[in-house]
Amino acid sequence: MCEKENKKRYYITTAIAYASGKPHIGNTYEIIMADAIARYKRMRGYDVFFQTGTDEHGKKVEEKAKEAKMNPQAYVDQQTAVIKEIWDLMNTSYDKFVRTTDSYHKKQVQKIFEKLYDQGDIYKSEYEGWYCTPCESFWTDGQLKDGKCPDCEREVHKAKEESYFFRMSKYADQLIEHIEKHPEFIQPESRKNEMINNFLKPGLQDLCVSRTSFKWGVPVTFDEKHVIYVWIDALSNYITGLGFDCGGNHGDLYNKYWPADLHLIGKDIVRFHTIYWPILLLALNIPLPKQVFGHPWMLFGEEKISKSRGNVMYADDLVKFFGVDAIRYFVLNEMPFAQDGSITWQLVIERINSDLANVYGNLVNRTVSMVNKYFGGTLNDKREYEALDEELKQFALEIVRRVDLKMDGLRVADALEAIFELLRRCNKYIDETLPWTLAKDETKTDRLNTVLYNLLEGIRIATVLIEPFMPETAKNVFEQINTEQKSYDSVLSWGNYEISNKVTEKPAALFARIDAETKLEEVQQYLEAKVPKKMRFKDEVSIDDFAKLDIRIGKVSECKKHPKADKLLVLKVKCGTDERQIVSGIAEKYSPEQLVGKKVAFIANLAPITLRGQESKGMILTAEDEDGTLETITVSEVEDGAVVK
RNA sequence: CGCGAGGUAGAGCAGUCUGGUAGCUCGUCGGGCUCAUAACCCGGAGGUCGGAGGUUCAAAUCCCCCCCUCGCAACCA
Repeated sequence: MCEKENKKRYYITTAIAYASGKPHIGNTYEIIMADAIARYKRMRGYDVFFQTGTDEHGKKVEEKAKEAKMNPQAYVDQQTAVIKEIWDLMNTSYDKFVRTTDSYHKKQVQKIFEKLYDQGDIYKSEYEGWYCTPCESFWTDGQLKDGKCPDCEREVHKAKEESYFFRMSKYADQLIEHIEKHPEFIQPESRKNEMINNFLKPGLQDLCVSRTSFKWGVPVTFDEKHVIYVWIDALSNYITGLGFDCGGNHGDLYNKYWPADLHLIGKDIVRFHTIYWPILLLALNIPLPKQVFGHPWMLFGEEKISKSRGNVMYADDLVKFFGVDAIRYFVLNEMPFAQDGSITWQLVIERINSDLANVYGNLVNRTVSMVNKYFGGTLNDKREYEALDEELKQFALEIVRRVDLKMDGLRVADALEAIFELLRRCNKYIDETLPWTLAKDETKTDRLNTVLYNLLEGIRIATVLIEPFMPETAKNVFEQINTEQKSYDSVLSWGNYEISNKVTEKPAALFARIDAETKLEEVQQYLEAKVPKKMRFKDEVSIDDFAKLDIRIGKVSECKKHPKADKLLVLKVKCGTDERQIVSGIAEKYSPEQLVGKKVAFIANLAPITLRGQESKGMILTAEDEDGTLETITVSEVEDGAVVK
């Protein structure tokens, strides 16, 4: 196959998003970063294929769909639409959006499973293990602690569960060798050591690749009560999306783009992508991806973004206030290579003001204004050079090289930073050359002309470089300075701005400066107004169902901290003639002293259980609101032993 | 002793692998300039690089110990 297409190929993927909720800004960061890389590579002349998508199977989706009273397919259709909407809003240029419910994907997943089964890499086993009922977990002999559950230290019993297993260990040595021969395979490098030392060296367990505990998944063709678990289902998207065919009759995209150049994923799923996925590929005798980059996380200030903390930020809200490119810039700039980044509304405003408005926007604005003011919008080709110009030129060309180097190493934030160095250098050049002074001296007209040309050229080069990160802004600047010289090649040398072009007469601010106080207030109001959401209740129950519960009032006679758990309290509860011990997870709210003497509601006929070594017979009833404020249900008049109904 | 990450100017970070005048952005103070979005440019102040010890001519950087913070995990019947 010797097509004229000797363009270098570049296949980049993100992890596929789990279709069970709206992605927050931390999740959205990944696709933005992938997009910036994809756009950059395209600009560099690569033939890029950029794939993303959704993981739509699994127990959680099944449950969420049920909660929403929808069938799972309708549910994931809806969730995927939400995800796609955000990806599109952020202007991400993916070529393919794969869904694990797509029929071609499911078909190939089934074939892969069959093939691995046929060649003996997957086998069915009656998983003989030690089962801990309360933990719902299986343990091997080696994992047991003194013959008990390593998690809760309770008794375990032998149990069997039918499952399919993948012989991981068979390929472990091959994988270790690959990782060691290809130091760039796992990035950042610290993750590589983690994988080798923590998982590969100690020896791999066979991986459980099917489930019988839920239905919403790709069925195992030859054993319908099993569905294929996430590993084979979700990870395979990287090849099925390209038209991989297990029988060898691959689609063109697959032939063209596999192996992937980069799997961009979060640091939490590095293990799946650098161990399970490569082993799966080894078993299928398919080349491994060239690189897996486990990117850091976006934190809200100092803490993890999560719903329960109430600090969730969504891309669409951010965009509503600041625009797409400002948010793209923020997340790309604020995320270091290997360390978690941080976002707050305040930080976003500060970044926009100091970088986008002051440095970039203002530079474009003042330059275009001067070209209009002094030359009616069009420069001429009369030149008068000074040493300073050469310095600016060299600086710009050096930045072009540096950006490329940084992008090669996936140092996206550093690349952006370099571009801003160039913009800052241009601002400085204005102060060094004092165009307004030149304008006052008629003999300096050519010099002034040259200075302004250099500025337009500097802006042009910076803008070409910035386009992959902020496409809309770049478009805007190209229009304002009126240039068609937007290619990467055009920034490899200095002086490609078209001299006879006329800049826009009315330069418009790229980014308005934001008054932090006012804006933060607006944001606050907006977020508060958004909160009231519809109440959602559980499924209906009959009065008989309710009657099964024996809820009583009990008086707390003693209370102490759980010796082995910081969130638990151990209470003695008197209920008429009965007295019993109950463990409750309320230690963060109540001190033991606060509870003694209280008359609380509790479930009296709940099956007893041991929590971290303490027996618990019943459950204290508490109420917890959205803010996480928690309170026990207490009474004052009624005596203990009373029935609650 | 569960796992991991980190502690460098008021804030956020780079520098640590490959020891050798401690750097960047923001903020602050002073100055300059007036083309521009109260912006831009220059300069100053501000750091015993978490603590103790060791190696070395020399340690933010290498070795050992300790302290603190943050995630994750576990517990919340």
